[in-house]
Amino acid sequence: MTTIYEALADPTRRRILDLLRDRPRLVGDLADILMISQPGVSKQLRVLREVGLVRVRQDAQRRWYELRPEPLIELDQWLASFRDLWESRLDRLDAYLNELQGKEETDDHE
Amino acid sequence: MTTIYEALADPTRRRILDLLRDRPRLVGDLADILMISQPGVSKQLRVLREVGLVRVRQDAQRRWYELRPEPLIELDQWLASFRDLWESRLDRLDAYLNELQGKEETDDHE
DNA sequence: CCCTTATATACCTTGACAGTTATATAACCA
DNA sequence: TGGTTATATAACTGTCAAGGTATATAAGGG
Repeated sequence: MTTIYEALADPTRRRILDLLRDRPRLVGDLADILMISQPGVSKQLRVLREVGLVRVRQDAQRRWYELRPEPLIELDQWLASFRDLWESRLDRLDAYLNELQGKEETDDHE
Repeated sequence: MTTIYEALADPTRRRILDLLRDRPRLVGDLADILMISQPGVSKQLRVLREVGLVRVRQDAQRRWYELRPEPLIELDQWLASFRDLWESRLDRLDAYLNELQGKEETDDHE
């Protein structure tokens, strides 16, 4: 079973979602844009379909894939349980940004 | 390089974040709760540290791991670019929930 | 100074998965 | 109906990562 979190982990799938945010697309068009094979795209679309993030509308031989944002609500709710924390730190945002700048040396934070 | 999306893809890491949301924890305590080996936990904490989602406070031999929610802001911003879409469909939320209920047969949505 | 506690690192095994090529499916078209 | 278009599926390959065990590191405690 695939969760929405795993679905969003892959950068190609995120790019697909970004593309579908504007308008529905055909499989072949996505393959052209993403520069990967058509079966490669079909496979990622399958994952996105399984978690409900896209739906297909058939049109002759063509399949228009379109976004279904509803499953993102679950992610949004999970995020909400942390939102208080970072919002309560908004006054320290400057410190955070300064820290980011001074952290080119190492991967670790703090 | 690891992104925050990949960091959140693993259920163990999400459980760790959920646990750290309440209060800082020791590595060993996390291992007990998660029922995986101590090195297993250390490894996941390393990933979380690399993306900046946790930080460590040393206390003698102990390491208190605590949450750093700031990197979640990036995810929140990405989500925001879709939020309009699902909010504009809130009037169709009933239909969505009904659909969810009637969809135990298949993984595909629509 | 050992011994214990707490954690990190090295190394290994196993499973999953992204992308590929080849092929099946299916619908349109001339 | 035979070819072409559009997509899906199968099978394969290489990579990566999660978790395990064994071991190193490091700090206290007696």
